[in-house]
Amino acid sequence: MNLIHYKNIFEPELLKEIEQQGIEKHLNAGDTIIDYGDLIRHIPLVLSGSIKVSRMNDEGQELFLYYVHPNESCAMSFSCCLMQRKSEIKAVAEEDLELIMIPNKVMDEWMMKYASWKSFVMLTFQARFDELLKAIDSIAFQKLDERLAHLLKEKKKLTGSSVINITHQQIAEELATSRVVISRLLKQLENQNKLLLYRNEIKLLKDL
DNA sequence: ACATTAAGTGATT
DNA sequence: AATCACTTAATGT
Repeated sequence: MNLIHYKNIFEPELLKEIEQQGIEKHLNAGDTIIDYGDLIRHIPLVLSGSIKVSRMNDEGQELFLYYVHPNESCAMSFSCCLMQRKSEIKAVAEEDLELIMIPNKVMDEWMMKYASWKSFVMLTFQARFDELLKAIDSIAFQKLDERLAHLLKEKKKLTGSSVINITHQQIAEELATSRVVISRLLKQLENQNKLLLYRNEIKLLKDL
């Protein structure tokens, strides 16, 4: 079990427990980890790769919420686990994934037993909360250009490459807007020398 | 060469 | 920012 990411956050005894109780899993890009209505029995700790978390609105449209990167866990899974609620989100492997599944009963125990676990949970919540606040800001003030820039940076971080293979249509769906709008915003960014546009491909330049 | 799909653009609300 | 209607460009068969 490759726990290097967590070596500095968790105390040694907790790391040992993770080795014992955690179930290591490998998933391929595109695999669904959790679907709407699923009961959450485990907390995922991401070792490598990343998870895309999204939610469905009333019209059945999917809305992207956030990514879970290595060194992180999913805030929704904490709350669902603690409250014994069904999942309101869907989690899909964005890339090939290595993760450790922590059964929810031990997670309860650890909350009491390990200070480092508790603060990890709190930090996960805090980070997500901050992000949601920012997201609400940009939606409320209709700054679609900011949301687009954010998405592109995220994709870059995710793939480790400044070349992104995606169509304008796909971006539009992720941001719940129309293709025309995305095309125009991208064109603007291109004119500002922040990226280059090709068919099915966007190349990010350094100063985005 | 033709059809299909992605992307660009002006006008309108 | 969204929608329409249309054009242009790239790609597959």
